[in-house]
Parts: sequence; structure tokens; C-alpha cells
Amino acid sequence: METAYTPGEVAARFGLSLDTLRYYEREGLLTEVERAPSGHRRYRASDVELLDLVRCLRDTDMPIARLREFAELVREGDRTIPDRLEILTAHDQALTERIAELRQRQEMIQHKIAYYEGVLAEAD
Amino acid sequence: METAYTPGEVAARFGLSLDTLRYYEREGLLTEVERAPSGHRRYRASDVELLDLVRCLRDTDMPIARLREFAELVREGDRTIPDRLEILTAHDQALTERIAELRQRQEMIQHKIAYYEGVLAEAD
DNA sequence: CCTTGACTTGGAGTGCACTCCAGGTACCAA
DNA sequence: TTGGTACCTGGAGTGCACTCCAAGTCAAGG
Repeated sequence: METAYTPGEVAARFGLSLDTLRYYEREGLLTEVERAPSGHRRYRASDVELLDLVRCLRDTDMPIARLREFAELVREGDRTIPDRLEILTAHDQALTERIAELRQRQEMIQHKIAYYEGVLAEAD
Repeated sequence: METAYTPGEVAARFGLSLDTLRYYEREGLLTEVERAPSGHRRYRASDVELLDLVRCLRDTDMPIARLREFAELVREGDRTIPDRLEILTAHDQALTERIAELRQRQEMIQHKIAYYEGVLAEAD
């Protein structure tokens, strides 16, 4: 008897809507979710764990299509771990670059802020 | 006789398409761009300068609607500098938070990478 | 004069990631 | 028995930021 979570519980835990949760499943981002006799979804620990990673990757702007690829590899079993590693390391790299870009742009914005502050200070 | 730039030059300089350039103008992200007698746009230094900031803000995910607000303030003249400052500092703050979030998520991803590498190392 | 290439316009189309909806089912509490 | 709540389905709709298109204009070169 494994612990299982209702859609409402899972949605609340990850700050997702039920629609988004179902959308992710439709798009193949989760492995097939089990059902209660009523037909209602029952998320198991492994579903929650995968969803946790999926959310993490989405929150860092990995596109749905790429996430689907990743989830397919998960479904294919442990022999796909090298492929999954490749996806994750590529994403890690992209993330490093994105963060560097944001920091650089932020500097320019802070320059502009300092400039405007200078203009205001001068005008008093 | 101020130096002016053709649409092609400006697009190339910022890595934008001509369509995007026109789209930005339509959306009010640029102040009215002058025309040559032929009807072709001639971007002046001040246009390029504003576009530089606009791109910087777009590249850091400021929505078009907010950029339009900002550009409207620019059009209204120097008395709106305090309002512009408010937009920029709010964005700067949001950016700091976004970068922190990305770094945090990246750590989780790196954890997962290390885990997968461990699995592979074990399996030899 | 004719072609080429860079540009013009208004408007339609695209891709992504949701988000909403109508109509129906399951189960619990009063 | 009647609410109420949580969930189900297939499919349509939304918002954003472009992106593309057809048909036309303009200036320069051969």
C-alpha cells in the first residue's frame, strides 16, 4: 500500500493548477498516472518526484518539447541515463549562460538608474 | 545634419528582424521615427539609444506592455524621470530575485546530474 | 528603360504554454 | 434525498511576442 496523492494535493504542493497538471500529463511530461476505482488520479511518490524535476526544469525555461524528451527517456528505463545526463548538462550550461547574461544586462540597467538618480540630484 | 541609420543597419546592430523593429514601433516602444523623403525610416542616435535600453529590458523579460509604459514616459519628457526610475528599480529588484531563483534551481539540477553520474560510476 | 534590392503598408498567421468550459461522475455529510 | 466538493473528459479559447505575406514604392546600376 503505497502512499498516493490526490490531484488537489499535488497541485497545491507545486503551485500548479489542475489544468496544468493534466496538461503536463497529456504532453507526456509525467509517466502514466494511476487511477482510483472512481477514475480519479492517484499520484505516487515517483510521480511527485518526477514532477518536482519537471517543475524545476520548467521554472528555468526548458521548453515542454524538451521535457517530453526527457520524460520519455525516464520511461525507457535506466539504460537511458547517459542521454538524460546529456540533456541535464546541456541545460545546466545554458542556465549558466543565461544567468551571466541577466547579470550583465542588470548592470546596464543599474547604470541607467544611477544616471537618472544623478539627473534628479542635480535638479534640486 | 544628424547621422541617421537605415532599418537594415539598426536591425543588424541589435540582432532584430525588420518585422520586430516595426512591431516595436507600432507597439509604442520607440518614439516616432523620422522618415526619408522616400518614406523609409531613418533612425537617429536617440532612437538607437532608446532601442538599446528597450532591448536590454526585453532581454531580461520585461513585458511589452511595461516597455510601452516606459517609452510613453520618455515621450512625456524629463519630468517623468521619477516614474521611470520606479519602473527600472522595480525591474532591477525582480531581476535580482529571478537570478537568485535560477541559481537555486540550477543547484538542484546539478544535484541530479551528480546523482546520475554516481549511478553510472557504480554500474561499471 | 529595366532590374535589383531595400524598403513600405495593413493584416493575417504562428508557436508556445497554458487556461477555460460544458457536461458528467463519485463520494461524503446533513 | 439533497448538497457540496473534488474530480473526470474532449475540445475550444487566450495572451504574448513575434513572424510572415502580398502588393506596392523608391533609388541606383547596367
